[in-house]
Amino acid sequence: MKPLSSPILDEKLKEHVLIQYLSRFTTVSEEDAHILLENLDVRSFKKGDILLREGQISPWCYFVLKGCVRQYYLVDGEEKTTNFFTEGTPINLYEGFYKNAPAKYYLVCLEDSYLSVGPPEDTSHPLATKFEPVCRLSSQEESSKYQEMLAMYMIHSPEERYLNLLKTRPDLIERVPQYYLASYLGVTPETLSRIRKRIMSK
Amino acid sequence: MKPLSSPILDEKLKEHVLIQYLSRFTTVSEEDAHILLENLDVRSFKKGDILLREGQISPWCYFVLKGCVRQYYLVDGEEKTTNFFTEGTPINLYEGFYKNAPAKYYLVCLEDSYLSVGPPEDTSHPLATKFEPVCRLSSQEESSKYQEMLAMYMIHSPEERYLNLLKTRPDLIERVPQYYLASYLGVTPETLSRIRKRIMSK
DNA sequence: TTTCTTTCTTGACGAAAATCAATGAAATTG
DNA sequence: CAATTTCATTGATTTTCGTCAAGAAAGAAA
Repeated sequence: MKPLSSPILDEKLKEHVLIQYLSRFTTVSEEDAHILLENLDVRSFKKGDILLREGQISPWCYFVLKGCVRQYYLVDGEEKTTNFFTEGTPINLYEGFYKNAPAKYYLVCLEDSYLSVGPPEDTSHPLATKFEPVCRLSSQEESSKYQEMLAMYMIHSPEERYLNLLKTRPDLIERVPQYYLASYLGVTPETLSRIRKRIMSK
Repeated sequence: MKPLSSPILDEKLKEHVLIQYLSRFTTVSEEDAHILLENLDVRSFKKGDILLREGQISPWCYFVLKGCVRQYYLVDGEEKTTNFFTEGTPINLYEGFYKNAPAKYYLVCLEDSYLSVGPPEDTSHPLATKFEPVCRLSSQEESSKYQEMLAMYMIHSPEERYLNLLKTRPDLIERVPQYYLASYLGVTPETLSRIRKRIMSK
């Protein structure tokens, strides 16, 4: 397991991102928020830090408070980027925690990041029962989101996928190196470069 | 809304599929199973029956007891098949129920099917509280499943995706017309035909 | 700054898939 | 059953993308 850096105590940051996220599924009282933040383990990671390697069985779950985490599979020695987790996104390692199965992919910090780290299910937690439905709602939303992402990927051409990314996640195009985006869109860097050129001249 | 046919009372069928599914997430007592099946609304559908049309706001959730439901998007007048739901699979219409948003896709029965139909969240249900964690676990599994499906789709070529389908869901290749499979794999029917030919001669 | 490395762009060529068109096979219907 | 429709295959051609290779641009480090 990777060494984790020292915990962080920037309450404002946590409040803005995590509490705001939970508020989408329930009403979070001042008091609840306080208890939550007290018990939260927030840690800072450096660009390039590896959260998870292929083959590892990780007991951790993450929530991105700040920064960006890239997911990739290693096939024939080549990195295939499949996801970017940014601010306000949960990273659930279902296989590791529930099925005790080794991960098939890597998780790496693309930027210096603040992540909240913890086991997905802490029944001893003072708010565990209250937040059970919140976890369900969050999971349902995640499930629905990924179903739609899959469908959108299946339906569209690489050029359409790039235009889609421009609309839905314009920040990614700014902060992520283009050859990672290319992989994420399912094309080579050369092709993405040409797609961009094609679009510009319109 | 489509007219639903009359309810079914084949207890054995229900037990085999739904209770078995729930047992993956909790221990279901004889008594629980009985209460569940009593309250279950199972309905029969004919091949071609439409469960959901683009633009509809559906309050229903489904669980496939028997048969197959195809999901597709309509783009430029063309059907793009994005999923096949078969025995033991939940069909959650998150957008419709939680976000009150119109569906972007269609759901059609590919075969005569038995589906359990119901709202996803019936708090008055006698087992609602007990099954809250089950719903969460199920959603988490679904979420993880679709994340992996998306990654696998992104990573592999059409030929690899077909070989993958042969391994993971060989039943689909038997029961689903090839031009639907082609769409699902992201290629034209002609290309799938050639992929199969290529594979045969090895 | 200069150098070195990394990332992006461009061109030439080959491979794979889409498209168009025709034919054959299989299923459905009267 | 034949007639019709639907679906699968095959061939010829075009389009798109991948691969290889060479530079250009942009950052990072000395």
